[in-house]
Amino acid sequence: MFKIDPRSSTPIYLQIVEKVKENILKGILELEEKMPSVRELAKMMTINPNTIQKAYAELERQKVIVKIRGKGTFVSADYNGKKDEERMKALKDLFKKGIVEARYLGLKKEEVINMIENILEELKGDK
Amino acid sequence: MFKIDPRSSTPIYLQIVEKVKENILKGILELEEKMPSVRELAKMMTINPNTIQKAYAELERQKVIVKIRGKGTFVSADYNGKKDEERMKALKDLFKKGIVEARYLGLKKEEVINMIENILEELKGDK
DNA sequence: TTAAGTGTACTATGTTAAACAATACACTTA
DNA sequence: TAAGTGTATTGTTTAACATAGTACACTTAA
Repeated sequence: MFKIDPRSSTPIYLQIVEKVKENILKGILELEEKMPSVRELAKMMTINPNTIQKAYAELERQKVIVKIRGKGTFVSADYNGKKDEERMKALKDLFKKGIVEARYLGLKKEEVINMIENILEELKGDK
Repeated sequence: MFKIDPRSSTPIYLQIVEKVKENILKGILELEEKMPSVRELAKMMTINPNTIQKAYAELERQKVIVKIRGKGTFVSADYNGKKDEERMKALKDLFKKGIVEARYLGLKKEEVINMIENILEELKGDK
């Protein structure tokens, strides 16, 4: 279902969170679509159900998915466009980290912008 | 010396690594300049010397600084522009994560590009 | 009504990284 | 020689992560 890097320092459950959000933007996961159940996804990925649950909990906290007890988990119909201050600050920090690294890798401004635009394209279609 | 967020999930030593690289790019730390000693910086930041040492070790591994036993630690004269494959991949993943988050925050393509350009400007001068 | 499948909650265990603490050693310089 | 460098080692504590196992309330379909 989702490719996980077990050697990564970012926890499995957060890797899942990222992949889900990415796939929704790409259209691979449709809005309102039913997600695999906790146990099902755990079996598919050979990962502990508790870890999946933690990922789903975080995704619900971010309003990316909606969980309905007894029925299942669904991709949230609308992602809210609130420009949360804290998250904006965190986003800027993340980009800054990336740009510092880019400079140390010898990338020029245009190359950075190019990379960003490529990723923006990737996330457009793909359905 | 460097502002650290103790509540952040990224380890202190990595926060220091980022800040040092950022300050070098900004010109706040000059090339060839002598860095504070491990013990000195530890005292300034009220942080364990081992943590500083870990940060310096990582910075040296990245060839950002050079350490000379008995003399001190210095900002490396040249940052190498090798486009290391692994680091490039990691960089792209980092940016992707940021862009996914940006989309969920309701930012449009132009707004993302703007944010990137602002950060690039920040890192230009500042000396 | 029942059985199977949902999300949820809880306790427990092992692993790992991070941070701290304390000490000692080799080297350089004043 | 003394003070200041980086370096190395050992140990302890804490917290996050992932796993394991069990149990409960709810929904749906047979």
